[in-house]
Amino acid sequence: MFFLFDCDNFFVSCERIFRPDLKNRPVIVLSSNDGCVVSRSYEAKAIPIAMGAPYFKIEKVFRAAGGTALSSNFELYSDISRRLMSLLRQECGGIRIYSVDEAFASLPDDTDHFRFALHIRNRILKEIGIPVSIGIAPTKTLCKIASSLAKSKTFDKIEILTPGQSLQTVLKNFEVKDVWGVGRRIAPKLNFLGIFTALELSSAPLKMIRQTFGINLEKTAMELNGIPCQDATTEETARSITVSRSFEREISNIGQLEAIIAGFTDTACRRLRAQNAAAREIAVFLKTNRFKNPVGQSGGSFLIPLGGPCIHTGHFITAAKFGLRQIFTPGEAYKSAGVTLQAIEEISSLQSSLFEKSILPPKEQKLMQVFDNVNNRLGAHTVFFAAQTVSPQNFTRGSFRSPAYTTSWDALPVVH
DNA sequence: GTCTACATCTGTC
DNA sequence: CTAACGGACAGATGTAGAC
Repeated sequence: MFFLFDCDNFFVSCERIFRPDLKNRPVIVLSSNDGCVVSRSYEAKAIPIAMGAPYFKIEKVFRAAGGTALSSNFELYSDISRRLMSLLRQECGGIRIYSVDEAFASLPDDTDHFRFALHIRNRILKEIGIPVSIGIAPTKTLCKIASSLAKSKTFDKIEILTPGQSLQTVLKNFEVKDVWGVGRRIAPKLNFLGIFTALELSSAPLKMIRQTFGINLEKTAMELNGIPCQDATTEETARSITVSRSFEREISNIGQLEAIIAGFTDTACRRLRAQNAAAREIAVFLKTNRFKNPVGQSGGSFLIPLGGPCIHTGHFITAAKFGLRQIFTPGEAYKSAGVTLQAIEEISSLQSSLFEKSILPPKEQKLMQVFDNVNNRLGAHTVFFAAQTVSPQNFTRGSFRSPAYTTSWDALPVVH
C-alpha cells in the first residue's frame, strides 16, 4: 500500500508554529512580490478567499474579516520541510518527496495501516507542530483521492481506500476534474465525451483514452482501477533546477538583467552541488508582462551547452550572460526572468566521454567546495561572484515577511 | 517522408 | 494618488530544418 502524507495549509501552518496568536484566525501567505494567495487557513477559505487570487483584488474584504496576510518565507518553509521529511524517512524508510509539503511512502501489507498513520500524524504534530492528512491506497492516484477525503474530516484526518463497493461509491462522487493528472484543458474534453466522474474515467475504454489523451491519462485511468502504474518511492536527483522571479517593476536595462541572471545562476549552481550533481546545459528566459499585453507576449528562451558536465558557477554565469544577449531586445520591458540547469547527472555516476573535454577539473571542484563551505559556515553571501551585484531584495517586494525563526539565532523571539 | 532538436505547452503543488 | 497577478518541477507536443 502507498501512503501520501500531505500537510494542511502548509505555509500558514509553518507561520503559526511561531505565531500561536494566529491560530483559529483567517491567515494567508502571499507569493513573492506579495502577488497572489498561495496558502490559506481554513478560516480564510471560509470567507471565501480563492486560491491564487491576486492580493490587491481581495485585500479589502480580507482585512474587513480581520485577516492577517504574510509574505512567503521560503527559508522557514524549506527548513520545516527538511525536518518533516527526515522524520518520515526515519519512520518509513524510502520516501518519494513530491513537493515541499507532500511525500509518498510504501509500506508492507501486514502492517496496521491506520495505527501506523495515526502514530506518524501525532509525532509530526508534537515534534514539528504541523497537522498532516494521510491518504492510504494501492495506487498513488487513489492516494490523492484518499488524502483529499482525509482533509475534509474533522478528526484524525486519515483515509484508507481499498478496491471494492465502497471505492466505487467514492469514485462516483468524485468529479473527474479533481482527479490527479486531469487539468483545465483535459477536463472539459472529458466532459464533452460524457465523462464527468472518476468512476466514469475508470470504466472508459483504455484504448480510446490512450489514443485521445496519451499515455499519462491511460495510466491515471488504470490507477483508478487499483493497478499501480507509477511505482517509485525511491529518491532521485532532480532532472532540472530552475530559479526565476518576477520583478516589482519592469526592467529594460541589460546590465541590470545580467546581474540578476548571474544571481539566479549562483543559487541554481549551489543547489546543483548540494545534490552532488553536475549539469551540461543552462537555459535562460525572459518574459514581458502577460497581463499588460496578453497577446504578442515577447521574450523567449535560449539553451546553452557547457560542452560537458560542469559544476563551476563561473562557467554557468558566462554561458547565461551569452544566452541573455541572444534573447534580449533593446527597449523591451521585462517583468520576469530565470535560468534552468538541465542534463543533470550525479557526479558519482559520471562517465567520461571521448568527445568531451576534461570532466570536472579537480581544481574547479576544490574551488567550488571551498566556496560552498565558506558560505554555509559564515552566511549565505560571504563570498560571491562579482557579476552578481544585486540581491533579490532589490527587485522583489515582500512587505509582510516573518523572521527566519529556525535558521537565524537573531530572529528568535526573546521570551521573558 | 521521417527524424531530431528545440521552444512551448500542460499539469501539479 | 495609482497600480498591483508565483515559482518549481516533469514531461508531452508542435514544428522547422536536416537528412
